[in-house]
Amino acid sequence: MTHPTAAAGVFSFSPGSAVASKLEAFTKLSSDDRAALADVSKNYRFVDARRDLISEGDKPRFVHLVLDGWACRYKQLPDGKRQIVSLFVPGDFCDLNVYILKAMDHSIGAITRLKVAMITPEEMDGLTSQRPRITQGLWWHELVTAAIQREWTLNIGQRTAFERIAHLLVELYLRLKTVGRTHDHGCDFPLTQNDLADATGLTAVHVNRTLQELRKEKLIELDRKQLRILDLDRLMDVAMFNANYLHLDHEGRHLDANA
Amino acid sequence: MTHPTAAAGVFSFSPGSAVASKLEAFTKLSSDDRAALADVSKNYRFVDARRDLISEGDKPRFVHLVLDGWACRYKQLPDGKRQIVSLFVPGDFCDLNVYILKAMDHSIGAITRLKVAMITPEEMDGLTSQRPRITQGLWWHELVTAAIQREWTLNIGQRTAFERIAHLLVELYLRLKTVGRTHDHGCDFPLTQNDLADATGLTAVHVNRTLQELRKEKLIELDRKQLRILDLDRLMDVAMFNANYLHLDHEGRHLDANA
DNA sequence: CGTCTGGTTGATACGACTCAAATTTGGTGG
DNA sequence: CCACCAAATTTGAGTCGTATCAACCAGACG
Repeated sequence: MTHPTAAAGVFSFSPGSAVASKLEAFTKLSSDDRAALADVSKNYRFVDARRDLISEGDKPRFVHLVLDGWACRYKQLPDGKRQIVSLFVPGDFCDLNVYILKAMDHSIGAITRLKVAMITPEEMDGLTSQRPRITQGLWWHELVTAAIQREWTLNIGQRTAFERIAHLLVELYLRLKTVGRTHDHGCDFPLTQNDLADATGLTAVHVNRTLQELRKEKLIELDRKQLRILDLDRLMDVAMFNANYLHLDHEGRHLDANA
Repeated sequence: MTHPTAAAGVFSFSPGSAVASKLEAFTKLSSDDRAALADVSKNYRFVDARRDLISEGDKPRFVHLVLDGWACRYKQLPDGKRQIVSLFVPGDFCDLNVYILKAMDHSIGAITRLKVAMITPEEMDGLTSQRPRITQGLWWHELVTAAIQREWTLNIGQRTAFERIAHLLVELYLRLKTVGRTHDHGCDFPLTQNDLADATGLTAVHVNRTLQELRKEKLIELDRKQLRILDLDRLMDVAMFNANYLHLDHEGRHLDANA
């Protein structure tokens, strides 16, 4: 069994490896597939931390693919309240097909300095018309993205602050793991407590206290933007975390990469 | 008009009209397009109120299209808490392309008696390969569905109980309006206060009191499953409702239906 | 060094929850 | 058509989780 992708333990990542790793959680890719993904990632730009990649009201023109760094989708209310509705980590596409809409109904902001590919509709068409496995992979990506959004609705609607934050930490840890962005039991975690508050529907003060509880329970360490999961099983347990919504079980592995 | 005993089972609309109305909020359809939608709706079944259409863990085999009645997507937590993560009204597709996944990560339940089309992957392929305008429309549907899910995240995360319920009522009223399911300023509203609670992340008791406030404010009437919006402008205002996320502004109307 | 952002702490307030019971509604069968 | 039962709505009283407000502190940085 050969594993041609950059794997855990490798320190440097070639551009595009995150997407490929991610899609390979669902389906096998051929080297041509991977080359096509790399090709489409060639046109990228950097966005400074805390700047918008695209803002509510803008006309969407590209599909964005996060190559490195973290970003978030957020919506703002007239009374000033802000909700982070999703988070993007390397390998995540922002909005397949958005460019058919007239205007963005939300903004996408960089959490860290961001390296992001700008893919034109034409490039996307090329990808989907010539690479069926990638097309399937993109559909899977869409479905998982939707499932994550639903899980967030559940998270905010039904879980306590403690469970909620625990759940978010597990989700992000697992997502980063599938793109090879974890080391040992830890990962970068660039969200401020304020971001965490906006993502979970809590206040920063309460997030602070809840994180202290998580630390006191010896479930996590979180310091200087570094997260370490001390007891994943127990953390998943208290979060009532059920990984089925991430659909990481290689649904499409029966597809032959060389067909 | 039809008499008020509009009990479950009285369907006064021809099959397929809801979807067509809905997609035409985005793009013009030709009569062939409409015929194709009607064709694909021919294979339907009924589901009793309060029964699952499909349950978490099931292998998805069809795309479901709601022809009449209301349904909901919900997720349940091990501790018994339930979150309704989305609602389906006539004209809504449940899950384009789900069948590429191994197992459902949530359940879909009927709120009322439901008339629902079961569309096979092959039929979907036929639709998308031969009817580009429908394909575009389905993409738009996907994007709007995702936008609604994000708005729910915002709703539950940041709005007060009063704003939250007001927002949900406006959303449903507008969605029903685009498929011709409103009359005057009212519509069927089959959700119980318990459903409303599960959809908004509140308790039934609190929903009850909040509805009373909305009534006292002369914003709505809600009785015997009939909703009447007394002052839509003010209701949208208190809900901080911004309709942009529904993308009802005919983005694709430039597409010629007879091209 | 001062400034700034992010994190921490304490005191207090309130929105929403809980529990429990009463009431109304809707459906069903005698 | 009424009697009955279950489901849904309503009410009241008490509690709790999370918000709010206001300092204060630590590290990063120019």
